[in-house]
Amino acid sequence: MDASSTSTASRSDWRRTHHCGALRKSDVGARVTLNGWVDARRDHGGIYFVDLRDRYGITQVVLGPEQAEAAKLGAEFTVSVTGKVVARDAQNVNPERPTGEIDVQVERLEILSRSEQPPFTIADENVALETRFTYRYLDLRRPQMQRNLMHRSRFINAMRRAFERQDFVEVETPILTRATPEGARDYLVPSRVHPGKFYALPQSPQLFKQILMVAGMDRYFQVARCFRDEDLRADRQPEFTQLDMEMSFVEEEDVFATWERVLQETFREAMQLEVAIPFPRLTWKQSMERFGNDKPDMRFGMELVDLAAWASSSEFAVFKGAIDAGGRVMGIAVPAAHALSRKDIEALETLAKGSGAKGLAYWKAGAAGGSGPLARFCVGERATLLMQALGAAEGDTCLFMAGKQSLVWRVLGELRNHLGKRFGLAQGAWRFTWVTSFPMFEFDEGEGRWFSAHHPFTAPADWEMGGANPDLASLVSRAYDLVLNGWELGSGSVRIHRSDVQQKVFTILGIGPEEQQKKFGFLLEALSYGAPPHAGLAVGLDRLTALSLGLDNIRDMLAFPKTTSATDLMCAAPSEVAPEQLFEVHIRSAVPPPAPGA
RNA sequence: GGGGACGUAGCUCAAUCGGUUAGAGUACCGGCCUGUCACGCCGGUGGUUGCGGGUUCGAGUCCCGUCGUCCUCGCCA
Repeated sequence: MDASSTSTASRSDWRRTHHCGALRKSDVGARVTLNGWVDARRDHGGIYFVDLRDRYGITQVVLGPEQAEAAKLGAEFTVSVTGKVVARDAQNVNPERPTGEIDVQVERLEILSRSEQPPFTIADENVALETRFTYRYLDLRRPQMQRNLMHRSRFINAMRRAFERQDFVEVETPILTRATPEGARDYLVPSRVHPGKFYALPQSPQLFKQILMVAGMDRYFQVARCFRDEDLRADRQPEFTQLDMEMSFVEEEDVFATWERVLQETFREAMQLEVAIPFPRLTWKQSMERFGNDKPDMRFGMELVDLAAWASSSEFAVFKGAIDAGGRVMGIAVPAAHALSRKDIEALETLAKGSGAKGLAYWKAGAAGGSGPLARFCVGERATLLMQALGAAEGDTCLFMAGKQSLVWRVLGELRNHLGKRFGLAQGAWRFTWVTSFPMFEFDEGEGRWFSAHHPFTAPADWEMGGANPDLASLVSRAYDLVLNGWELGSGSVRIHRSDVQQKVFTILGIGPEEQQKKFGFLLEALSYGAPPHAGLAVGLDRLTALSLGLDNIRDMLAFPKTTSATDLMCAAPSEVAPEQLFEVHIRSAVPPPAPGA
């Protein structure tokens, strides 16, 4: 009879004395008990080697012919073993493992829990996401995934301590809150008590944290779960976590300094990495001009250069025409060291066309006129002038884009990022950057109205907002982004603490006085009772922790992520609910019931 | 909502131009093996080719639809 499969002997004698990553040569001779999962079993006919795995590591345990149960052990069985720690002979040491100098010679084996044949081998790195998500509890047994979750825990806790050292108070804000008219689509929760009314899950704790400032909390932070019902991406989940913070009686630089300290201390504590501070500051305009986008990858050069002067005196009709039409002509010089093949340039052209460009002009720089399609417009001093304007050296490959400013920025920005990856320049460093002074409003052609570039609570650079008849497109806000290596990590702003300015912004956004009172009355009223000037920032922790491990997908930093269609394959959410449940919350489904027999 | 890639054994993949009984590795089962370390050797089981329809003498392969996963555009104040 298999007595070992039942735990009747004693309630406590199976419990571990060490975990599976603990034992070393210095423990030889000790009698120990280990608990863990069977990672692999090697049956040599009379002697069995079992790799026992837990969160801490793998220890090889050795069983002899007297342990008949050893032959019955399968992958992922949960077992308890008791035995003596023995040294391995020199030729049997496994240098790949910290525990590789010892074995545990098993005297007692107990199966705590059996396992069906697992759908995949835990050690197998190459398993379809669908399978991994369905059996996430097995997927999470992998050392890699456990490393990710442990790293995230260490990282976030280090951040918490860093904020507390700077006198920040962690305050929790509601998950059940009210829907907001602006921004992302809300997740709604029907109210049982109030028929026909709904809570919304917060897209961010924005208004609560501002109200905490009005309340005099002075410095607030929170590890906050946020919800947005929008389509997913590799770096976007419908629920995500932010390190959200807000502080009173401050301006931009105070927020920047706070975060620089927090990030420096966090990287030091959690990763033993030194992050250089202060981070460079760029205005939005500077970022667009130099890098073509508002989240610049600062790890390499090849910056955009304005060529208006050269282009307007050029005989090249495309360039001259672009300038005359009020557009831009810009270029980037790719150093000769990064030789671009004909094929490379074709790939770049395809990329440019994919982004809306009509074509891609290029020129191999040379004082004698160079070569490439643009060479015939680089006769005589025109060549040297162009090289000077571009900061290009002999032999550099120069790429040009002419047209509408937004197009020129976007295309050259994408080409630059592509080249950075192509030449392996976009790696290996932590280049944080502040991007400031974003536009206040953006006009949506489709809806025919103005939207906040950041959010409606962002302060304008000028409290008077250009007077009675402002040019909305040129108004600058006090919004800022934290950027790391080409990723937008977080964004924030100095907030509006004046009720009159807040009302004016709402009005510009097309929210009339009545709607303002109905939806934001509590905010406007709060601002009327002595609101301190305040500012804050929220950083996406899924992205930051993923980036800090070099992962390009945030799912590997989440214990239970959702698929691209926002489902949880493990627990099969979302799901239908019983009709009674709907009735209770006063909901009737508009979706027809499945056809009979379907 | 649009575009693209993929879907074949428990897992990872193969299968020529539409043509024999859909194969391999691994896992699993059985046998052998006392120093392996994702042990090795021998043998075996395992398939509604996601699902539904169509074209064809014949469909894993072609067509239509549908479901699912991933990437991406829109979207994400």
